[in-house]
Amino acid sequence: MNKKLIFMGTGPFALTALQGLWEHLEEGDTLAVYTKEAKKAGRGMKEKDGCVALFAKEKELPLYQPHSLKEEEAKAQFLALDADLVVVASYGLILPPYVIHGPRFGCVNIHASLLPRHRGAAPINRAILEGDAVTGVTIMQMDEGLDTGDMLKTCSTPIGEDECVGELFERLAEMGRDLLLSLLPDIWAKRLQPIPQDDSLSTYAGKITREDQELSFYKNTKQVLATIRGLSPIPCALCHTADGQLLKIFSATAAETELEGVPGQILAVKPQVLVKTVDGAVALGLIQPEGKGRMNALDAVNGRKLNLGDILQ
RNA sequence: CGCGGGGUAGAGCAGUUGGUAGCUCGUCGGGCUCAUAACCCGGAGGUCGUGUGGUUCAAGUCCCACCCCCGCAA
Repeated sequence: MNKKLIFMGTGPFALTALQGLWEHLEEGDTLAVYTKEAKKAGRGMKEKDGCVALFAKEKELPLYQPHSLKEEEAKAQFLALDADLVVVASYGLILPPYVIHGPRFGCVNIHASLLPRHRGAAPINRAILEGDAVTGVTIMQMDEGLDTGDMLKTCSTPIGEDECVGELFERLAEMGRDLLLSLLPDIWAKRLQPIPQDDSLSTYAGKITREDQELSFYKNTKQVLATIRGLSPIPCALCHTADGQLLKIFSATAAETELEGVPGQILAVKPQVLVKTVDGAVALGLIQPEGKGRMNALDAVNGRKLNLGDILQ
């Protein structure tokens, strides 16, 4: 039986899954791709294709980028594809009922958390930000709610002590891809036992806001480090130097010190740049002053971007 | 034509009203020290993003064009 697949996704997490799907496409199967429309972005505000769109174009897959799936035109287009299964991975658009219930095998979603924990847009960041020891990916049969569908299978992984979201993101993307591919035969055979989510245990992992990015040193070392790791390298933790310049912080480690100061104060610059927290200090690793490239904290000191005694906030 | 910062020794920066380049760190050599990531002395290392461009007696420093990097905002 030839199958008609549709993939819906946007961004690197989705791309990993799409690549896997494409590579394992069986003879005769078709694969169409939906991704968010190219939007004006970046310096100069030029329209730029996302990585999923680029991949689809490169492989000459049918590509659809509706502004919204709720429009009649998008609906007609979708129905005309007569899909057997829709695979969704961080698409970014709400799926109307006709999409969810239209395909013969419905829509399955790859979600980067162990549902029902961290439903929503930023599950990977939130898992680290909240100090979770374990996270994972879930393949679920979508329903009309936000990440509330029945789970088909999960796969978990421990979060490393020093792991930042960049590393975890990549790992989960691969796990999600592999889990989906391994499940595909069972999905076609309808052999899977859907497991309802326990709504009472659900948490919501909302999109990372600017406020989430603001780093406060009026927290303990563990929380400060979790914030930095949970946001690095994208979108990254932010604070401000003594002269009000934006300072991005990509990495830091816990440090022991006897020096005293107010939270955020630079206690030492040699051999490490130590910043006071509520219960200790952190040694800054890779940072980036406004308008500059990424550099080691010590380089920033040499270039006088940071000075002993300055207070970061 | 969204707003803005920047491209100067291996790294991070300074260079005022134009007169062929300095600082911190690193690096190499030497010294001090029980010792050192500390201190002292000395050295190497730069066609100042590109244009065999313009202005000038003279440009890193002014003008023009182009390339590249980055912050904001979306």
